[in-house]
Amino acid sequence: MGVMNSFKEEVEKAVSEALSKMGTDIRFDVEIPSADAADLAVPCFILAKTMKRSPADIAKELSVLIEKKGRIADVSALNGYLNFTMDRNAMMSGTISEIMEKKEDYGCLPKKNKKINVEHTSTNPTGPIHVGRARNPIIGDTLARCLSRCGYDVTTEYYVNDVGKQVVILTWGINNIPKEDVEKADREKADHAMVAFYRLANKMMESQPEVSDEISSMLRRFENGDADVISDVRRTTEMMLAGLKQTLDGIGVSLNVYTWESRYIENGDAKRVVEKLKTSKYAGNDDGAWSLDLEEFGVHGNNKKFTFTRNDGTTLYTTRDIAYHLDKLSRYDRVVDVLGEDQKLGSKQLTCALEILSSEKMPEPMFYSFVSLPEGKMSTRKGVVVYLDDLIDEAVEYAYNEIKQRRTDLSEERMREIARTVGVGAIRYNIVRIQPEKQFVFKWSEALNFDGNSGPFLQYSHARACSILRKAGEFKRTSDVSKLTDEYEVRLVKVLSKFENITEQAGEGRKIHLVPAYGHEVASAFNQFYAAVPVLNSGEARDARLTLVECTMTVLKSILGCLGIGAPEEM
RNA sequence: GGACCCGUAGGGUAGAGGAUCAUCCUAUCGGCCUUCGAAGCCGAUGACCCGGGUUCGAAUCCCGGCGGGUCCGCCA
Repeated sequence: MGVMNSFKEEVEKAVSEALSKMGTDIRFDVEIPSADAADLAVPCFILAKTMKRSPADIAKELSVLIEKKGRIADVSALNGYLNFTMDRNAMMSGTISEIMEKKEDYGCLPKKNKKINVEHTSTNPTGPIHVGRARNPIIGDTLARCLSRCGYDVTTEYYVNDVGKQVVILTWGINNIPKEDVEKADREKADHAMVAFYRLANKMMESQPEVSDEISSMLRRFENGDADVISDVRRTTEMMLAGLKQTLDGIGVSLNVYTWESRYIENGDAKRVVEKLKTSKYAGNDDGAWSLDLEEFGVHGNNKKFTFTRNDGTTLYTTRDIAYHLDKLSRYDRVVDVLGEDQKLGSKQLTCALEILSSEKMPEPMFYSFVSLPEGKMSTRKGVVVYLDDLIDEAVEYAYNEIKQRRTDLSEERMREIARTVGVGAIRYNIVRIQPEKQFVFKWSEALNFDGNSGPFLQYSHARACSILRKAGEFKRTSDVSKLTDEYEVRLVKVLSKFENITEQAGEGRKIHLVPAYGHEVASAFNQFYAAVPVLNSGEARDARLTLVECTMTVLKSILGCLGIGAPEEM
């Protein structure tokens, strides 16, 4: 347990003992105060009502009853709060020795022996990933990393939609359109090369009835289980997916499991779901098409009708999604779906269906709002689009130029390597710093921001710490903090001590945007310390300060790791 | 028409009942490189969409507007 958490327990114990002396066992909160007045605080407002006394009074009496002992260095009452200050020496040496001991595992929670699955990205394999969709892999991958630090065994999973009209159109285009007819793609990558066929096939389908007929017949054969068509579609989907994987790899995202939608048709799971749902009391039939009435589940209006078969008995995407989720839920203790906000209703309906099928576990959805461009909504068709591949190239190029301006001592190869790390860091940070539910307007100036609240800011601070340590050579690591008396040193250590709390909130509380914010806080506190206090030429304090620099470097490295961002030792 | 989400300085963003400073970044203005990396540090300016209500106390909760996003297929 972290130093701060064990101090919290100590405070809780002291307060409840004092309260029982006052003749009550009322519940209370212990919080980290927003004001800088204390390390922990107990707001006495909620106690006031039942105790029928003023908050200030209660705080005052408690502050007298509680002894200053152990790590409690000070208790005081102010404005209805009971404030606690932790013994500075205990806080600082506790934090530093814990970081030295655990290294990059510092800030992690104990192993839970629980398997959790994070499904993310799952974008339709019909074209390249654009910035509008990039939020999904970045949020999903970051959440997975946070959960892993929270002690879960994490698996990431991509659900590949290789069933349905879209992929059939793509396949028809690849098989029937001559290469010469298609606009040449800007890139050699499979996804960029193939999407041109998809676009043209869509156009031809609209204007040429015979094409439309061909595609319809292909779709029918697909749904009747025609092995040739299915394997054809599977092949094109795999080619496309290979391109998408390359892009994801470019931003440091790789998934553990790829599950193909067609599997649930092949193995009969989807059919079994249909049969079971038909027997439920919520099921009804219109002209052969089956649906559920979800009125009782709080779904109203047009939304309450949830259709799960066509009138020819074939399954729908949503039906297969139920089968998929039953499968996933059987494989893991917990299941998280990272979804665009357009999936909210679908997700609700899925939950209802699972309840009807008396599933014990439910998927936990995490929604994000869409990214648009200053010109408006992103649309591949209208050409209002920024591809993730282009964003990566731009960011890496921009980073390269920044490095070239500053460094003359690095090899071309090394500069390219660092540029990649810095450019990708800027992209990931820029996206994950914003609460997922907020709308996001993509701006180049923000995506390529390397100052202040940015990925490169954290990387820079990390590189700076590494540089100091390089110059220092050997030194004696110590948790003796008696030499660390400067206010910037105290503040820096205090910031470092919060890591475990942040990890928990980010993972369990699904607030991953706290991680970049915390990273900025650490880097900022370090830079202030750096500006105010000499390290290498600091006489007796040298070892203690170098130890602090090393601890900060370790924490920054962990935070960057949690964000899926590289931690360069120079840049 | 119905449902859900979001409105915080010029731009972005944190805070999700509480402490006479509402966080941080950016932009703007002014300082700091012959000490360890200036992608940095210090200072200044500037904000809770509107109207009601609940409360000792509201940026935060409730109701009603206004503005933006999303959904309401026998599509995926």
